[in-house]
Amino acid sequence: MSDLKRGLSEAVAAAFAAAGLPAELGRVTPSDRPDLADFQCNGALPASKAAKRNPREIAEEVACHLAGDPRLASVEIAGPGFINLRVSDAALSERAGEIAADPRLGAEPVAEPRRVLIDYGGPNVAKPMHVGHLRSSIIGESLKRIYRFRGDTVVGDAHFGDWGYQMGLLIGAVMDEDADIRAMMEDLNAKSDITPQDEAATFAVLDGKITLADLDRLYPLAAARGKTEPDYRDRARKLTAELQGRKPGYFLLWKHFAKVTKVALERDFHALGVDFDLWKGESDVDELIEPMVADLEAKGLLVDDQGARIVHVAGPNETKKKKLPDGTVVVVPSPDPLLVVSSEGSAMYGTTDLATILDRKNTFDPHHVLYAVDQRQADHFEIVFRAAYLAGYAERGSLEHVGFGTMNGTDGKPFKTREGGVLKLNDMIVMTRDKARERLHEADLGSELDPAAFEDTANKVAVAALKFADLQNFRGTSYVFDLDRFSSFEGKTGPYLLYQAVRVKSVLRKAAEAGAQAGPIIVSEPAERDLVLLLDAFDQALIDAYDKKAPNFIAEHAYKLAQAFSKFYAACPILSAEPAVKASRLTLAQTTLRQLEQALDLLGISAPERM
RNA sequence: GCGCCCAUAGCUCAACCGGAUAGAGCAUCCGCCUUCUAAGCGGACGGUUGCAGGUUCGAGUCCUGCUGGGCGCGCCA
Repeated sequence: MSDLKRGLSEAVAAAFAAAGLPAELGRVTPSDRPDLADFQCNGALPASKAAKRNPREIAEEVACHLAGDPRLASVEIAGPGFINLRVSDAALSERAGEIAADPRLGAEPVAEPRRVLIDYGGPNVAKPMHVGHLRSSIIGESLKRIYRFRGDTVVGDAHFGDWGYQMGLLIGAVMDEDADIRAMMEDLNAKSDITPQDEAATFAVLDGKITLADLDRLYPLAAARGKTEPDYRDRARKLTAELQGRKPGYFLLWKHFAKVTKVALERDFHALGVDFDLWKGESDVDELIEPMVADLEAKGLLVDDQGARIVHVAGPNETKKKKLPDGTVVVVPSPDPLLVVSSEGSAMYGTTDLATILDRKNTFDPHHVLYAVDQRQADHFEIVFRAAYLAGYAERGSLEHVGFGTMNGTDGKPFKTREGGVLKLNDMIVMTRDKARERLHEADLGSELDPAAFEDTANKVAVAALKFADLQNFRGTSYVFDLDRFSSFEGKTGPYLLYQAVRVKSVLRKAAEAGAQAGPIIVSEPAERDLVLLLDAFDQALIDAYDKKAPNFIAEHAYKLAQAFSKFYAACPILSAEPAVKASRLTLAQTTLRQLEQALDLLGISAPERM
């Protein structure tokens, strides 16, 4: 079973071949001119160049070979040599029936399923998630669902940033602020063995003293001091190295940081309908780092440089000019080398990333790893990937950075609240939910629902608004985050999609109450034709989204499908139609709903029963 | 200084190996609820695709240069 586009491509390819021309010219696409055709093939234009013949003449010849195809209502040549195809109502009816009977709603699985790992590029421990984290969560989640739906085995890993310099900064800041904790740390660090009782006692104290709000308050101050005060920075680096060396007190303090952070993260992710298969972090590969460094050394990749140890990843002819602080310009390798061990002996961001690649090879052994991380880290990933390939930790080309743009405010600059701070993700979710309730009341929707169901609907509307606003944009470009616009709920929005889904559900409920039976789909009206053509286009949207790692193709399809349904809904009465037509339209409505909900699910959005 | 990305309607965004008349939503204006949920549907208005060249039968799409904007450039992650 294949979609109309693919089926027709095969027929047109055969027609090109029959005319003595390359079969690959027979590629059929949806028509740019719906007034003239359903599908088109432009192959005669490039063919004319190679064959040195008039393109219209070629198109005519190809059209002759297509003449007997029962699926085609018409084949016409237009313009310089476009082959315009119109599909017969019978063929559309048949295809609609196939989709209706298909649990996968007309979407083909991949030929060879792969093991794919999606790295969400980690929120950092000790920092609450802010709007900037929205994108990696929802893009990563959507990609995971898209890949899974096409048949791959997919694992999503949160990959927390929990093992670097920021932990050293925080340990120092907390001890500076609280002398009791400092004393406790010194006491614990002096011990050679930590008992479970020590651990429990330590956590009992820390639980009452250090909250996420404290960490959130201390971290920016510490980070700022680290930038301007070399002594402060050096101490933080030393503390980082000591933490990584498992100094007992610091290690327990770090565990506490991780714990309070995770509670908040789980709440935020849960509210967004995002879940991870693995809650791993940088710290999980800590014990792999030492043997990995030894391995890199044994492979001759590791070299000393200014007290640090690095891996050169640039090829022999890859250089760039670089201006030194003193103004002289030198030629250096490009990309920059990977810094593996700092002069303090600490593992760096790239070190843990590299070790994580090795860890995944040893455990999940993925064919493909996608990093759903901000575009700004493109250079970093290029360096890490090259190092991984050089060291043999991953198959060349198997690692891919799926970068996305930043989320800006209406002023075009990175998003900030009115007070100039970062908007916490949780606050944003709460705001959007409030807005959803307000809008539901305004439109007098959901008034018959009980409070719990109403709350559930408001939450679904809020999540749909946020996610669709993000996912309708191509991930690579930055976009403007405008809460007022997103929560207006009109036009091309998540709530519009939910509204259409709910309308279908309502009709189907009424049909069931009246005992109406669904039956074979018989396409005749223009609105029915358009709806079936869209149902048929699902597979291509899925392929585009999969190949380009771009959920916006699914978002676009879902929107067009909802729109086509809304037109069908306005033009073609269902319940009042005569029995055969009613049966057909019920199946069509049912199938549309199923595909729409499937597409929404791939975006991480779910529709309520009523609103 | 070097490198990467971006520039499309008043605003926010699309556009399938280069193809016909560059599409949506918002905003503005007009029309449609005694019929299945009007958060809807129909229509109008809105464009020299940043600028200048080039390749091509054909360029928003490819190449070169320029202008404007964003981001990155080993001991943060």
